[in-house]
Amino acid sequence: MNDLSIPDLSEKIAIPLAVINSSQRIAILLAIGKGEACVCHLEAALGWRQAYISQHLMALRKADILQVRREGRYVYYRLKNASYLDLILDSAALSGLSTETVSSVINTQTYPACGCPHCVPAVIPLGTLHVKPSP
Amino acid sequence: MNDLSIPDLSEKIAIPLAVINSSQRIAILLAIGKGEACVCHLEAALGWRQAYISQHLMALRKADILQVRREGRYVYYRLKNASYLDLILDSAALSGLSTETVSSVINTQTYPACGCPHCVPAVIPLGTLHVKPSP
DNA sequence: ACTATATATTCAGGATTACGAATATGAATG
DNA sequence: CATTCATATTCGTAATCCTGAATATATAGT
Repeated sequence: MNDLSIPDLSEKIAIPLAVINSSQRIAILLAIGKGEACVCHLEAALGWRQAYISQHLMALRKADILQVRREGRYVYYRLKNASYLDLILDSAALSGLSTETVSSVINTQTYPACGCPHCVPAVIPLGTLHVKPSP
Repeated sequence: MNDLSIPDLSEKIAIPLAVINSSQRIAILLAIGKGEACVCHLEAALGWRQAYISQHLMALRKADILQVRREGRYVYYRLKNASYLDLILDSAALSGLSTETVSSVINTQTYPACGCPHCVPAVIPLGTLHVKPSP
């Protein structure tokens, strides 16, 4: 029985909350959801500059809550622990947002504006089909 | 169906998290727990200066997550919504603390060092009992 | 090797926040 | 009504964080 004082305990408790405490970081975690996302995907989903997103990703990686996987030139991010989404959902509930509203956004899978293999899995450019080229 | 963008949603979600995101505020909420606490109680429980505690209480009140009740010279604080404790427990779990560890601290009720009527409900000073005074 | 694309890093200014010191308010008690 | 005890507020500064600009790295294709 480790008799921690309330302030000591609270300091530990605050760590995960501190990482999440930023609407930008929450947005990134929601956009990643339970799946994977590359940076270009996040650019499309959030409408932010790439460098800006990378900075936040760096913070999340530093806090050890994201897993990174490289595949060719793409880098895919995934939550190490899906419980962070629960934390976010709890907070959403406290600000009066229904779980539905939030999870509908979590489940967004593909973005036409994102060109990564995940979003455009098997696009066959029209030109490569044997169609008569317009003159 | 209000089609909020992820960034817009996230901004709303971040509000409760922002209030909680401070080990000091977490400590105060834990010390209050599901019951009530006066400032002197929090002083005893946390070992901080009174003015410092009051500042944080002000922030929590401003964020509308605390209820205030005056009783004589004492002011008692109570959580408006106990779900904030759930949020804290979730975060505790994410940093590897058992729910038990945390809730054992939440339930702390009285502090000998705190002189408020809640902590020392019915102390009868020895001198007032009709006992022969020592010479 | 050179180029293009995807992602990462560094840095600096501005805004926000934490915390302490000092002080004010407000209720109760003599 | 003056004093005491409980709590609240104001203010200044140091520290932190957000965010943008510029730039670097790393991989793929030519």
